[in-house]
Amino acid sequence: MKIGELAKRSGCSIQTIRYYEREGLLRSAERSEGNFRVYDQQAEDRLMFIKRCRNLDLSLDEVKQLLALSQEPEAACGEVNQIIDQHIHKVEERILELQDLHVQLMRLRGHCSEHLTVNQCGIIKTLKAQGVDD
Amino acid sequence: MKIGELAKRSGCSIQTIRYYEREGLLRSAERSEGNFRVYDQQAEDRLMFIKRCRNLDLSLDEVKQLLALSQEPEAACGEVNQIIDQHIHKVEERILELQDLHVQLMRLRGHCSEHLTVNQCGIIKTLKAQGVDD
DNA sequence: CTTACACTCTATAGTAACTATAGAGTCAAG
DNA sequence: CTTGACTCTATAGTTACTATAGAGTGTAAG
Repeated sequence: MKIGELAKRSGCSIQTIRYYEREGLLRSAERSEGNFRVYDQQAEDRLMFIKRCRNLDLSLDEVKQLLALSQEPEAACGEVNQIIDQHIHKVEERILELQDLHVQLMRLRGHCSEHLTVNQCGIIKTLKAQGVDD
Repeated sequence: MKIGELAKRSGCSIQTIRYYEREGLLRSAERSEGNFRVYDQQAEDRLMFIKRCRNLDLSLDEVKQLLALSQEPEAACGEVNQIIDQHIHKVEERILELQDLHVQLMRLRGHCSEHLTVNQCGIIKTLKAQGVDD
């Protein structure tokens, strides 16, 4: 199949597929006589692997590592677990950060009762000065 | 004061300050005879305003809007509220996304009991194929 | 005076993971 | 033989910085 069909089947854009090739996540595709990329089932599988990883918010670098590991069937899978564990940790930390941020934003939001002028707005006041915090 | 001192006082890097100037968030600073940027208290205040906004994860574009609004003391502050509300909404959505992601990652993690080969690893298996999900 | 050193300047490139565009070539159908 | 859909490469843009090179400024000590 050509790149357009692969794009449709995978849900990745054509540019993304070419980008993955440039970045070494996908192997350089075979070319047709007219220099079009030609893909087989294996290529589609590999792309879907990448896509599932991306849906989990793994970085392309992490995906690259997972792809490399998946090519070594007899290796221990401790590294795989490590990558996932680290990623889980990052996600957890980000959630905590955002929850903290949310508290701050809600407090800030509470400083303005709306329908005021900018001059009176508690939000602007708070952003303008430290110590006018509550 | 010169840019180095402003950087220290504000906790922003020198490059970041120059970047904010280029992007129009800070006004073009006065220059000394030797062409060094010279800052006053007002500039520091404005930079701190930006910094507080960035700590709340507001985008530079949103910060720009807030700065513009803060220059119009008599305007209604509805727009200010709107910017904050939208931002709160984005944060809430992102938290939900990440929580969902976390569930998925924990489920994925549960597929491998560690100390296996890559070949047997439930994580790799799951990433390789749809429908081997639970 | 000069030399060392800390500081500043501009311009440019790099980061992550794409997305978008221009300009050219390929291919099948009418 | 031309139209239209598809593909190609190369390049620039996105966000909010960070890092670098190469040059100039300012000051203090020798």
